[in-house]
Amino acid sequence: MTKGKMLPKILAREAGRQSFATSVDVACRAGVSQSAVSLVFAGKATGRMTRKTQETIFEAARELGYRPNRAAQALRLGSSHFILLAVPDVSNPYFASVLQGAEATARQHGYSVMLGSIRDQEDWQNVVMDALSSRSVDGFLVFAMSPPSVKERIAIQGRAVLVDEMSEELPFLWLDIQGGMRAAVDHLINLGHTRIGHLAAAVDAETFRVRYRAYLETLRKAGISANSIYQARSSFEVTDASKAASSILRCSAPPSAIVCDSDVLAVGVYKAAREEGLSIPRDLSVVGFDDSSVARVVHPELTTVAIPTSVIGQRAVQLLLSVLAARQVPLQTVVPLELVVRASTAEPSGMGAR
Amino acid sequence: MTKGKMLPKILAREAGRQSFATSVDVACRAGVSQSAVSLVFAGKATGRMTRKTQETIFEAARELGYRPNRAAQALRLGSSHFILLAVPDVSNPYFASVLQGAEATARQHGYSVMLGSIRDQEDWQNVVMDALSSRSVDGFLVFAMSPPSVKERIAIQGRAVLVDEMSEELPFLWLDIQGGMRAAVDHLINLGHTRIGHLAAAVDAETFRVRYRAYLETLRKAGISANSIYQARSSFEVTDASKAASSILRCSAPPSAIVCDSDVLAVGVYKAAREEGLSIPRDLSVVGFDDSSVARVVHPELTTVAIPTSVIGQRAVQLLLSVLAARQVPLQTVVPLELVVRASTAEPSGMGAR
DNA sequence: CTGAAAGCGCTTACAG
DNA sequence: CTGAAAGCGCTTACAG
Repeated sequence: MTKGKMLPKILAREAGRQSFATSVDVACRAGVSQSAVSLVFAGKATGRMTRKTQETIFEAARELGYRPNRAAQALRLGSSHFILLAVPDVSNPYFASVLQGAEATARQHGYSVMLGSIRDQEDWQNVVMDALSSRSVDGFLVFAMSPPSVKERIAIQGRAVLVDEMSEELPFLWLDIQGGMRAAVDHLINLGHTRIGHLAAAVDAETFRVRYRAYLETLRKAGISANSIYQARSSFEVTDASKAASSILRCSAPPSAIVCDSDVLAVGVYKAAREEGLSIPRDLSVVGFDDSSVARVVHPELTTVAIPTSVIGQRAVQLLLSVLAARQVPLQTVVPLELVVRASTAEPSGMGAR
Repeated sequence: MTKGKMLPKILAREAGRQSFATSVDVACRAGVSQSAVSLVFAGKATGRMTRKTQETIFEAARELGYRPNRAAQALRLGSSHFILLAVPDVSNPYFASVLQGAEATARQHGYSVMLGSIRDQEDWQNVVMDALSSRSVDGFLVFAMSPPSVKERIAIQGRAVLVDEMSEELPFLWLDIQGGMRAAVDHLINLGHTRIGHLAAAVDAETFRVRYRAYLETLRKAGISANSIYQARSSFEVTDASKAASSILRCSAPPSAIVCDSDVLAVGVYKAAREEGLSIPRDLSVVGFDDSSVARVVHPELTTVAIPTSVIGQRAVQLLLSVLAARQVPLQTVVPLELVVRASTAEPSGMGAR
């Protein structure tokens, strides 16, 4: 048996669970001290070492597939370069799209993102407070819904940014929900509608309270009195939304238009309209909120207030990184929203609408 | 100025950036050695320390809000208890829902999930290989699309599980796409359809090749000859899908049913049918694939092959944890799919269909 | 311009 | 039953 024949097997065995190169390995190979390797990787070598030495080190590192051990860096520096995205529901397309932008921006800045579902108070403890006290992450991006208590806000102060939720303690990214809803209602008023309904989300969050107030206020400014018969609340379940919409549409002088707190709720209105034999937009105009993927799926395509999700993810991460760098940031940053007019809104039919 | 008046300000200042308790702090407070604290938190204290001592330690830890420093643990143990979910597109509702299940399962087992978008080969290098060599994560869950090259598969061997992608080197979770597509086509055949079209996803991935093959094979087994005029390919853009569907529907003897590779593609068929003046399911039956949120949004509600996304996230994490624990796992694990019959399929109208 | 050394906070084998 | 000590891999102030 020749030596050549043995080789492959031995190699295969050794390849099984290779251990990873450390800065010491790189130093050996490059013929320098371990600290020289660290210095080069920290970008603090210029003016302290020859160009040639630096190149030799990088070359050796490349050959060994070396990258600094993150855990060792984190321990030494007290910073992990991880941020946690706390979201209520990853499977919600709105959040998913925000995550996308956040991940890309974080990566550009050398940060990695961790994901945590926060549904209730217990999750706050198990996910956020735990990550904080175990030093797993440097900072938090909180997409509220089940918002933090004051105690938690104080604990994460200086390490967190809230999205779509107000706070006295923490910087927050505020979506101009009010402006968006105003644009939606004004659009309907300009088309000639006066009987304008509102299908609200049955969720106890500031963002939805703002939508309702903006709806009322815009009507008032136009001299239209709000009618509580035209208002209903629903969960995000389509069947539930459909029932709520039916209750509005069945009244004696039904509205000629309905604004919804979310696109999903608008889907319920579509279903209800079909059951009542109403054609959209001829008999009923509908406006959604979010511009999520469903807006272009329904027929006719939905007029809706667009939330620029990927911009939000990006801006939120930028804000957070500023906060972590202890830079001065404004308490409130506003992201404007825009109405996207599609095929679900039109002038009210006949003068019966007046 | 009294001392009492000064106090609040000083406290406020000190609360600014508190440093965190370490095991030494806990040991001091509990009056034991640092190693005793470690032992208790590692769950290795029973039989080595009195119950009372253990309780004293936990009490002290609770008072100080102590949790072991993750970076220090990771450095010492060589394991971070992080896993990376590599997905092509977080904003795709299918993946978002899988993430949900994966996060929950990982957390139950003491792992946290990191998120990485993998769109191209460069991302493989920057995200996956980087995480590997910097020891950031223990393992990888790869939701393919831009699948790893052989070199990468070997690098992550023993630390990774693939989803919906085959491999010789890595354990993989295989969805019974074939069975799902067969059920879809058989359902149409049983209803009496013989002219059955297929709208394929224009994505070069094994999962879609399998769908196409299963479509052809099921027709063949039923003695129906496939007709290439009834077949088209499209991206996931609705307008694109709609055009592709129109091309099928405009032929001289159009199909009475169309199976789609995804629910989003089915939306395109709905749009095209509407333009051609065809009513679903009277003039045309449509079957989707995924059972994503859109399936219940369109009208009539879509018959579709359901992919149990949260189960997949859960199973994939379980598999990965077994792999990481160096337990024996089967190379292939199959998840069955089920057809969900809703309102978009019916018997073909008249005998013109035969 | 380069190297030796301390120390981040933990786990665990070992000595008492 | 408990404590002192080594060492994981890195960064950085310091000495040469």
